[in-house]
Amino acid sequence: MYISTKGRYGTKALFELALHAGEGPQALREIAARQGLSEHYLEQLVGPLRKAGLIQSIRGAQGGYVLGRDASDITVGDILRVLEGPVSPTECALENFDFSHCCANPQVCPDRDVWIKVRKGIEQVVDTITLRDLVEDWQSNVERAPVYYI
Amino acid sequence: MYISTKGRYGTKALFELALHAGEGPQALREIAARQGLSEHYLEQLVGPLRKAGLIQSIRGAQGGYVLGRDASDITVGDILRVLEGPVSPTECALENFDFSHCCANPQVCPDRDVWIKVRKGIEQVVDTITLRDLVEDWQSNVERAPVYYI
DNA sequence: GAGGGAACGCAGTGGTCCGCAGGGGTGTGT
DNA sequence: ACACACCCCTGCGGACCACTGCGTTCCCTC
Repeated sequence: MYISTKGRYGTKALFELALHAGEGPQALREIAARQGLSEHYLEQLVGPLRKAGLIQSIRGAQGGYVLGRDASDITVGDILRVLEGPVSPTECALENFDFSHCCANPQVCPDRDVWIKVRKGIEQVVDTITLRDLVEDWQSNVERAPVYYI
Repeated sequence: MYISTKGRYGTKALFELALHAGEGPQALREIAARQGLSEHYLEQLVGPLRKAGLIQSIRGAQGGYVLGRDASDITVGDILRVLEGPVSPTECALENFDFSHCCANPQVCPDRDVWIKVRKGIEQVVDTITLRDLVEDWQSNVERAPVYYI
């Protein structure tokens, strides 16, 4: 039931970009080091994120990445959908799902409503939390317990 | 982000047992046929369910399975935890998680709160929906649109 | 008490995805 | 020119998925 590291690493990486927004492009090497991730693996994740417009790349020396739009306009759900696919526990719980392909007997599917409710429960969380929220929460935690942070 | 067929098939199978509760043991063959599942694959799923006490088996001819306790006392979450493992999007969002093993730098984990909220969102759904609810919903659907059902 | 239905259990299998690593190409500031 | 950092393709060992096959054990029915 776990999501993969893709969504987690991606969220961590974009959090770093949000935290250092306005400080110029951030190199993957720095992001990976600060969050303790594999730099090369992270490279594979930022490709789709760039194509989806969530981040922008600056090539060449002193290059790196910046957010593609404001941190308050990027939700965790946006990141997950790019890196993990649709946010849904089953295919049959997707928004525009074709009933005729549901289960063996679409008429006798007792549990589809459950999965739809689960999907909405997840969406209610990931679509309302933005990168800005993550940064603000993190900064207020630093204030409250500075000794815990480097 | 999809759950596997284990949780879905298991839910369907236990729904069948709840629907036919009081009619004697239900054979896997019948359950699999009615829900359009592979009988032999289902066999592998009911093993853990039996060991967890969610169902009871009756061996021999005319044998089969019955619910281990009342349908109103078995939630979808119970089934998922047996067949899919913990209901949580990440390991670090588990109830009794040891902080010291979180990420590379446990002090600098900006996203753990998100995953905990996702977990609670899922739990809020799957831990409140019982097999009895599924049966009642299904029966009221049959009443409303009998022509759609066999 | 023989037959057969049905639960048990183990082993194997093709496929997909995960979580990387390696290595080369390309564009750009200094 | 050089170094830096993005870009992209390839491979790879491992894990899990969704089954299938086959044999064994139990127990009701006839």
